[in-house]
Amino acid sequence: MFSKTCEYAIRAILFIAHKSENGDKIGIKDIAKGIDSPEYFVAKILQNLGKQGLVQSQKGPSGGFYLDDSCRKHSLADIVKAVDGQKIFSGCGLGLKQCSETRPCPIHHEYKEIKKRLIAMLENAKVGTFSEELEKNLIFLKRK
Amino acid sequence: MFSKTCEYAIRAILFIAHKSENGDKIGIKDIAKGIDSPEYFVAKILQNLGKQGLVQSQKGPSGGFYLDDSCRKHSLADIVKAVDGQKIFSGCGLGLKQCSETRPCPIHHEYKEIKKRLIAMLENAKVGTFSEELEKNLIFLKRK
DNA sequence: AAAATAAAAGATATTTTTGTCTTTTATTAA
DNA sequence: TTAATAAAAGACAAAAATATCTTTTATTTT
Ligand code: FES
Ligand code: FES
Repeated sequence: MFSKTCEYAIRAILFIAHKSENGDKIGIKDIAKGIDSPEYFVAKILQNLGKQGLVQSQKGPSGGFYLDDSCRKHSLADIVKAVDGQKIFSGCGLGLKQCSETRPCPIHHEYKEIKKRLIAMLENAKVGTFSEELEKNLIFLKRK
Repeated sequence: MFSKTCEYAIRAILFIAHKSENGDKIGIKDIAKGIDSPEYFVAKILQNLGKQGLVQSQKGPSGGFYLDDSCRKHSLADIVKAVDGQKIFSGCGLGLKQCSETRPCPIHHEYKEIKKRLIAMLENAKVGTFSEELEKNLIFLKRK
């Protein structure tokens, strides 16, 4: 559904949101370990998300990544759009050049409803709202 | 959602289902044109689907691709599984190594429901049931 | 001010996906 | 039975996604 890049992006942001809740900054190595992902690769991803204002960072000793309050209000949809673009929001499920109500593909009508739910889920899920569940180990960002 | 390969596969099969309803066989060039896809690439895809018994073909003059009755009963889910594997059926939406009810990722519970609907859609959609709508131009397999 | 730290930036490498071309094999029609 | 046809098979190419490494810049601590 999402690109690998996007999966890492979401998991990294949620990890940072959790770990930086108290004001701490969190380094790239910890992030990579915390979400079981290739360090240099998520570094690139976060660098890009930083430019788009979806994550904060600071260089130098005691530096690292963190989220300010406005970032915590962003939704997963914002991250997905920033990384994977509009495709899953407005694209055709069978890959036609555009999704169209008047010239629908065979799965259009059903897919439209599914897409609607998916989008609703992504827009309702705010980055800042997962910390408590992460803390209590009710949800997880990696397997091992 | 699906790989490009899978999108072409579904569109090609539905095109063949439609065009071969009357017993005709349909050549790869017509298929490629009919679904606006790269000819050699769909040829490879169909070759693979043929090995898996999801499409019939015949070599030589007046040969081409077609579907027998049992193939028309296959669902889109069968095609997706044959091409993209189990990932969208049982994988984790955030890319964790396995989806797990007891160690869920942050989107697990909502995603589970969405996935359920998606799977239901793919399993209910039988290859043979789209011909009439295609014939009447109520649904489409390409844009231009 | 100097040394240490950590992200940013940029270059490079690998793998996977997507796409193309050529040769071979099977089949049919003339 | 020969020539033409069309898919199968295999080799090759290009592009995109994923991953890694090195150098630079900013910042902090000593
Ligand atoms: S036209 Fe394919 S999903 Fe709308
Ligand atoms: S654990 Fe991620 S979708 Fe189930």
